[in-house]
Amino acid sequence: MRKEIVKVVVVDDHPLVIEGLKSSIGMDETIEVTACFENAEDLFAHLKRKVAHVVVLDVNLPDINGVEVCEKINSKYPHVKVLGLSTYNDPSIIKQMVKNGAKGYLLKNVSSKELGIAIHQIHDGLSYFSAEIQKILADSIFDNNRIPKLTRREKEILALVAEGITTPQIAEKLIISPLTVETHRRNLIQKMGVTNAAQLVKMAIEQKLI
Amino acid sequence: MRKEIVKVVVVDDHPLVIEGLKSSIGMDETIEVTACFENAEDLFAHLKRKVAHVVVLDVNLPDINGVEVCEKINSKYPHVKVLGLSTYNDPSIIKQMVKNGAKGYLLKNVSSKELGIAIHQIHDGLSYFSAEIQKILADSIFDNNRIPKLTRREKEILALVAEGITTPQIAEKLIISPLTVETHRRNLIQKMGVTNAAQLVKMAIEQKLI
DNA sequence: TTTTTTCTACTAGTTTACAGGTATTTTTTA
DNA sequence: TAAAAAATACCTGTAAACTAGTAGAAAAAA
Repeated sequence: MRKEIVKVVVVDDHPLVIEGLKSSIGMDETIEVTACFENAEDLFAHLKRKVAHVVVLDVNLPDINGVEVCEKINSKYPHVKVLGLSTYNDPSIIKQMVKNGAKGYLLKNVSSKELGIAIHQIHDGLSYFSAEIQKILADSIFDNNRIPKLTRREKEILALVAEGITTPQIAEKLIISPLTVETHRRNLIQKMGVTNAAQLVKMAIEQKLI
Repeated sequence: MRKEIVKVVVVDDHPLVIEGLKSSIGMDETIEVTACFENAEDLFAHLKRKVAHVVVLDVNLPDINGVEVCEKINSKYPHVKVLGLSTYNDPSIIKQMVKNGAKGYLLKNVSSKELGIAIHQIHDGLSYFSAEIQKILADSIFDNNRIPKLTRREKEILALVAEGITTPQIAEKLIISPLTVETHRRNLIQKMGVTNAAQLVKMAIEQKLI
């Protein structure tokens, strides 16, 4: 007995990539692209009315965060599997996607063949992560332990430090004592494992904290 | 009389995008995708032997800088027009591409229709920049005047400052007087129009100086 | 070859940052 | 509600950063 045809919905803001996905997936006769959308709103309107097995979801949508879309699909339509797709290999986003119910993840440099395999696999209830993604996730385990959790206030101060505002000025702005600002500053430097404000700002930008 | 068929070569490291381009361009019967490559090397091997009118070039290639590829195409094969393509709208890269002979530039969220228009237009010896790109270039004119020119030494010191290295340490490293480092530091802060090292680092990263 | 820029170095003074503590109050979470 | 985490604040001292000048030597450009 032949497998049922897998109904795939594609969400990507790049028409070129949609075309590419349609063309690539179209090679496999057991997969059918039933709809394509350039934004999340249209996707949900579609899911309300039509059956879909797999959503191929670009994480970098312009209007809404891909992770949120993923979470919403997962809570509202738990039977619909999400296959994440993005250009860049940002470990934190990949991890967030997985946390929010993505069953698989690929980079856009994926081949047609691997794409087909991934779709079938997650449709079968398994998960699929390309070799690259697996490596990224594995590597990030080590770094992850070092990713410091900053408090709200610390993030606030960090942003102001990056603006080049001095401790007395920050204190004035937040209506707290300069001594308090210094304490936050010190904690930030310690948490981030750096030695001064310059490096702190660099790290913060690298970690996308500001 | 009908126009000749435009021979297009596509260079992109994402098979998905290549598929998308082939599929999109394929809709227009007056354009033919004669070859696709995932790296620059294969492209030049092809250009040596075959005729091509337009190269659709992804700027973010993994092996080599897109700007360099553009420059090389332009100097070796001046009759071949380059149409730049990228996901993100980085003004400096777009400008560099134009400087190095790109006849047009599009973002990857381009529609099939616009893509066709762009290819025909640059094949006819005109240039083509999507509305988005034009806006980006226009906006960057103002900023451009403010981009300070740093000397070699200043850039060197800037990088070290961003590493969190202190003035005395930098002096030791470069075997110059700490007073000299201080002077460079001062000039950097003045040139960049900032008030301290933290802001300097932030600006430097934003301006992609480090 | 002159001119300009860049790199170098100095003096002197003020401000800010950073390190190492401690400790109270408030808010969150278990 | 009790315990933990976060935000607040203070003290002391040193090191570094920033401000504001000046200026000679070397390298690059006109």
